[in-house]
Amino acid sequence: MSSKQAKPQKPGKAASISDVARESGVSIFTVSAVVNNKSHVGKNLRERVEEAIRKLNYRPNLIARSLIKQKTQTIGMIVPDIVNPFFPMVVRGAEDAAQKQGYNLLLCNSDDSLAKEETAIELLLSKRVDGILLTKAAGEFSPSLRQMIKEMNIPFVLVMRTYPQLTKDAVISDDYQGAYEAVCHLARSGRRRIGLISGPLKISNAKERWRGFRKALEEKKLPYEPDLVVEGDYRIESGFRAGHALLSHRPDGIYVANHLMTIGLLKAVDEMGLKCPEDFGLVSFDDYPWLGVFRPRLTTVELPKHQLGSEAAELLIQRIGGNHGKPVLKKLLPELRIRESCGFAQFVSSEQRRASSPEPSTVSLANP
Amino acid sequence: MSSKQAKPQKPGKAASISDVARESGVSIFTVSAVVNNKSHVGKNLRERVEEAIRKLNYRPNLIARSLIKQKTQTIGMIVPDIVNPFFPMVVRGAEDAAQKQGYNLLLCNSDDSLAKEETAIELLLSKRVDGILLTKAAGEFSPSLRQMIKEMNIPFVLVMRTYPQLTKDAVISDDYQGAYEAVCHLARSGRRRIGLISGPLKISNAKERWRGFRKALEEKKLPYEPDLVVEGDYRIESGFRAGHALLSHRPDGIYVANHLMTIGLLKAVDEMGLKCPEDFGLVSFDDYPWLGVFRPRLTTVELPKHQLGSEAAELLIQRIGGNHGKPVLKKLLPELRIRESCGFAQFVSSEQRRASSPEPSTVSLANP
DNA sequence: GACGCGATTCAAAACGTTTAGGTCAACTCA
DNA sequence: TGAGTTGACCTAAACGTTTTGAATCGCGTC
Repeated sequence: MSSKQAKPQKPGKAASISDVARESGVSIFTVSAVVNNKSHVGKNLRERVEEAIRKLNYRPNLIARSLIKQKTQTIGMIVPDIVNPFFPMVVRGAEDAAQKQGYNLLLCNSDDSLAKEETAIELLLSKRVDGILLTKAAGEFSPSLRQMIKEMNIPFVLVMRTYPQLTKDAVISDDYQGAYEAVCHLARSGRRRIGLISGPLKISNAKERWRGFRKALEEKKLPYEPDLVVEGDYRIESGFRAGHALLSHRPDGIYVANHLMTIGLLKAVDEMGLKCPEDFGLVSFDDYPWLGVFRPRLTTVELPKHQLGSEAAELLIQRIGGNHGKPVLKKLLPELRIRESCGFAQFVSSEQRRASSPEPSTVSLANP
Repeated sequence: MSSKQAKPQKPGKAASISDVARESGVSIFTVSAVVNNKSHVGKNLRERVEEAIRKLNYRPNLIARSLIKQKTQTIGMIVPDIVNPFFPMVVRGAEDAAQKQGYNLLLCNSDDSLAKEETAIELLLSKRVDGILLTKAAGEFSPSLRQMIKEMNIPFVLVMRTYPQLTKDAVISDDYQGAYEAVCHLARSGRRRIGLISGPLKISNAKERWRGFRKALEEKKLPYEPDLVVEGDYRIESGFRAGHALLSHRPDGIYVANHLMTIGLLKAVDEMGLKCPEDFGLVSFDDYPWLGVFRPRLTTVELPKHQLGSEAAELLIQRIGGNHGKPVLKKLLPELRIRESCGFAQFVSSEQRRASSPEPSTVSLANP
């Protein structure tokens, strides 16, 4: 049939643009123009080229394109651990938003270790991702990494946790508010000695949740008892230990700063033969489908996980696109979902709350 | 200080190898040799180069390296939905293994849609990933995609689900065995009318679980009642609907083929005012930390999720490395974890079972 | 002094694109 | 007619690496 081309592309090797050019007897430029349908290409040439593309099953090599365009259409995303059920939805939100704008996600886990985080970032920078979505591990970057980030001039957007030394762009939940509402609800349901199982206070959102907790206590004129505050690490095991420590002091209310620690706590509760909500009221953070099966049904503060990811990705892509506006700190509103674990089904529907403040609070900070 | 270089790299732009070469007054080759510590570079030159690298904060551009080496050190991974709690651990396993060998993971969600899967694969191919880890959506690839895959000659490894038209390399769990054991356990605990909530039978593992179910019934001489078998789609909602349909026929045992559908089922159970294990025994697939909080404690068949991901990644990387040995189908053993949901705490410790077959079954198929 | 021979270093091609800066013919308009 | 203007198409440089084949050097050998 057709044995026209002098140097046919080898089998097991993708056709390149020059293969297509040779096959259709035009210049590389013309093929490129057809592929990106730029400038006007004559109808017959265009058809010849399209024919060749189909015949050779040609797809542009995005690596080469990245090299010349200095854009990879890839964003790096670093989360502490994709296995923590909080993050899949955030990642999914980011992926959905990224996908929609032609970006892909390179995923890394830091295990909340600064060292792993640094090597991940270095790798991502070497791979020339266009931007990075980061849920920062506790701790400060090394000077050389910081220097490199500055030189590369690549945008970061922080997710869930702030870290102003790196960038002011962040999409977080209003943790202060969420914790405040959680504790207020405990107070409203009659609890007076309220304990807290906190995340690592070096992490910004744990600190915020702690602040919200303090604020609510103060406002409700409840005592702050240091014995009733335990710092965990957001993992199950720490919730379990914290639970044992805390419950020995017999609080009548507990606010737990994340889901994993709640699981640990409930295990401790079980071991100690206590009952919720009879012995103590409980409000937890993050909501999940399987919570419907827990008994008692847990009252939780839900964070808009998907939205956290998608808005972060959208902001990042804007930055990549050259929007150098003021730094944006976007705080998304949490939602108190009242169920049974405080034993007091006061009806504050989430619709009501949403209605009173329909927009997520967006704060644009002046550059200090 | 030093204003030596003629064309210093612009600010906001990473130093390139030629910047380093200029700075240290050597050729590009020498820098490359130092960076990859290949061939012998004289001590003084080497030091000059290293000095310049540090000064300019140089890191090689992996895009350029990829272009010339025709390797990206990146593997694409396509899962149905990272939000399905089954997958994060699999992805994590893959990421850990990949990381260890210097590979990164480009993550895509297919939502079990063939169309999304195809566009994801096309994108990954264009990005020249070195290989793809795929949990196949139901359905057949289009001929053009299949052609392209063949031409590109890029290795695939299937995860959790087989699809022999694409490749025989797969890492899956022994679903037949898992389902078989689940149903046998139901039978042993005295259940006679056992129902099944199945995944989509077009998906290989759902089919296998169905087969295991049938086998156990047969072996235990239990009736197969079509009314007691409902096909879901592995999502919560379908488990809920299936639960309603199924429970109206009053089975005394149910085996559910995945966790999400179990959650749906339990919601239906609750609505119908039934009790487990009094009214029916239950065995579910997949185990999770939060199951410790469910009451009754669920008896489940746990799949080695992390291992599924890591072994798949390792196999894939072997293929990338040029190992063209016989196709490998690796079946990992599931583990029956007996708890309370069958109301019969017959003690078959998982240690015992593991002891009898210490190696995961590895089957090397002859090329047909 | 010519030769050979490692060891070290270099210049240039290659990877597959995009794109700036051309060429060339056809058309427009005075 | 001829200068100008368009439109279609092309050539070649560039992106930042790796790698091949060649150049240079020091030095011992005959």
